[in-house]
Amino acid sequence: MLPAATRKSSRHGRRLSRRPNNCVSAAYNRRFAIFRPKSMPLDVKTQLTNLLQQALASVAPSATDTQIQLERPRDPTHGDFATNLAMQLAKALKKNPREIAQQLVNELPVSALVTKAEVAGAGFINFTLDAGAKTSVVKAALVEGENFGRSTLGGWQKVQVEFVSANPTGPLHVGHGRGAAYGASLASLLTFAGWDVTREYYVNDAGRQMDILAVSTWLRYLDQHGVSLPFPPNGYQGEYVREMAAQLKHAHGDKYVRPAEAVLAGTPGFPDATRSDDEAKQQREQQLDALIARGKELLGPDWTYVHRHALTEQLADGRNDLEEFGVHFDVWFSEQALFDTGLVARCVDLLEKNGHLYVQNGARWFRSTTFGDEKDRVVQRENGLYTYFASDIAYHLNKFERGFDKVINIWGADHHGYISRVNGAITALGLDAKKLQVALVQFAVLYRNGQKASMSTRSGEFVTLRELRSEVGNDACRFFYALRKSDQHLDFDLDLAKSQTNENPVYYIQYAHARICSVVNQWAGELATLEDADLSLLSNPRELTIASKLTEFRDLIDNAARELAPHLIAFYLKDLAGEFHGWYNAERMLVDDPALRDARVALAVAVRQTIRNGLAILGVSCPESM
RNA sequence: GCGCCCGUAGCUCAGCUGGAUAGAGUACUUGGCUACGAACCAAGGGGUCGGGCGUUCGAAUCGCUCCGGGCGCACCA
Repeated sequence: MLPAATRKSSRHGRRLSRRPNNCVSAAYNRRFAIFRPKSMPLDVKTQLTNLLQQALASVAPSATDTQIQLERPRDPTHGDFATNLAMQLAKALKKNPREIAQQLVNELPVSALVTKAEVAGAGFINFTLDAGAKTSVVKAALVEGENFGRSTLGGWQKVQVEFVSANPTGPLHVGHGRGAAYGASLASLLTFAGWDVTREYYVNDAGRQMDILAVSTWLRYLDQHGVSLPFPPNGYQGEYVREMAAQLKHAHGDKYVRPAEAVLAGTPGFPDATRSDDEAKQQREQQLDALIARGKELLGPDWTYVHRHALTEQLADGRNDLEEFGVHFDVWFSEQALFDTGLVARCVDLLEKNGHLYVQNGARWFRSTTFGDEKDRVVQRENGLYTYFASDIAYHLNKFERGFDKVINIWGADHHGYISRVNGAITALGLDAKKLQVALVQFAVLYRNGQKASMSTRSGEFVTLRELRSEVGNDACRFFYALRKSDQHLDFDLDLAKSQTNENPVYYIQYAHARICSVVNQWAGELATLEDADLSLLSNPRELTIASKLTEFRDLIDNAARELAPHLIAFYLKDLAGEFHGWYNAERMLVDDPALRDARVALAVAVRQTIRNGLAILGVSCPESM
């Protein structure tokens, strides 16, 4: 077993989590703490299902295990709910679906809930519900408040959501932003739907990329001391590297300065900059590795300092950026800790013992083809270094040993080829790979002036998440990301996002919220009294449509959680806001009749509550005025 | 070449576990502020759901195939 200290042993994790949470994440934690309701009311859909089951038992006793599907028809003339049960039964019973439907209707127990049940179309049964049943959701929303819509679907199972996990080698860019927004919304959604969620960031603080960042910083530092050296074209070019170099210079003067000749001693040198053939590329990488080796040799223990300085700066910068974006992590897990605690070595030994490894050409291979991978994979290179795959196996072993019922990895789409080997490794370790679910987030392609913008971190030409946030705003960013399915390619038109922020649908929803706040202020009553409002006065079609939309909210949460699809919430809220705006323009809420007035305000407040709960999951704020 | 994601209105995208006449935003045209916020609403035109075949009471949805786009196929991370 891995020591419980693993979490602590992440140096970064410990240091970072000691910092006081800022208000964003503190509020966030309160908002999404585990919630255990005493009892959940039987919702309308469940009640209807029960009625249908009884009818089914008398009409077709042989087919009582048929799954009853209830849907909400698009066309309002089709009632509030519809079922295709009769059509499903048609084949087995060898009867006309309409005939079966009629029998089901005849056998349907009498209930105050249903005012009309009729056969329609090819054999649908359409249900029209009692107005009181529909509007009861308004009171539920008022009473349950910020818990309205919560569900018990997850049964408080422990689930880990790992996301972002970007190499701390530079600022987060727009692509990371998408993973961050998706992961944070998903984590909130799962919490809301009854899971016990841990949000985790895997810090790739071991390995070559970090060395490249360190050497890039050091070379800029040398340059600032007048030591003239060619800067690696394949190093990190960004301005932030110069800034870190300047910090080193400011704090430590010329402590890390070495003569150019010493740095270059014995290195092959960079090929001509104009060459782009494979040989030249390979030579550039070799030269970069040689420079890293020279740095380690010339600086000795000070190399570690430079390395750690760069890591600490970039990690802190990323964390700060994410917190400002409303994206909070419970655990920052260090890859280096997996090596330090010996888990990687232990993991490889375990695989060895189970006979899943073999040696070829001096390297140790994992026989992943046994588990359906297209080829075997190296876990330990000829030079003795473990591959990233090896530490990733160890990381997953650790995840499983922490006792999660479910582990969700949110990866960039470019990692999809990685899934089968990780699944294979988990299985090889004797663990249940079905507990792992990988959600792939497709790339965000930025367009600027109608042209694709580069997103390479090394070249330094990228739009950072921070830039995007400051130009577009956090709310609009979060919502823009949430507005499409995560596995869908995203064309992010910067000019559009920046110049036409008023057209972003997030304002449409926030505006509905602000309007309601304004009405409530003018109504000037006591909110608690609304719970006793006579909701039977809500009788016009718009009001009943809104009430029925509110009823959908619970189902929506469950569905979105099952599908790992927070974007469904964004679309739902857009619809709800639309229904509200239509009603608002057609009817006056603050009418003279106090009973009707209160009923309408109650409905408006229920809408407001639903918007709040939905936007909270998406990490979007709800201003009272705009 | 193999694998994964995708193709829906001019553009950006929804479409839940197959359901009834395929939706929204935007753009375009027209109308609505002496009533609670016009960042809003109402109305209109706009479609071979990439093509084809199949599965069935029923297909944008499932299967096969072709066309087109993205990504991946390291002793990199």
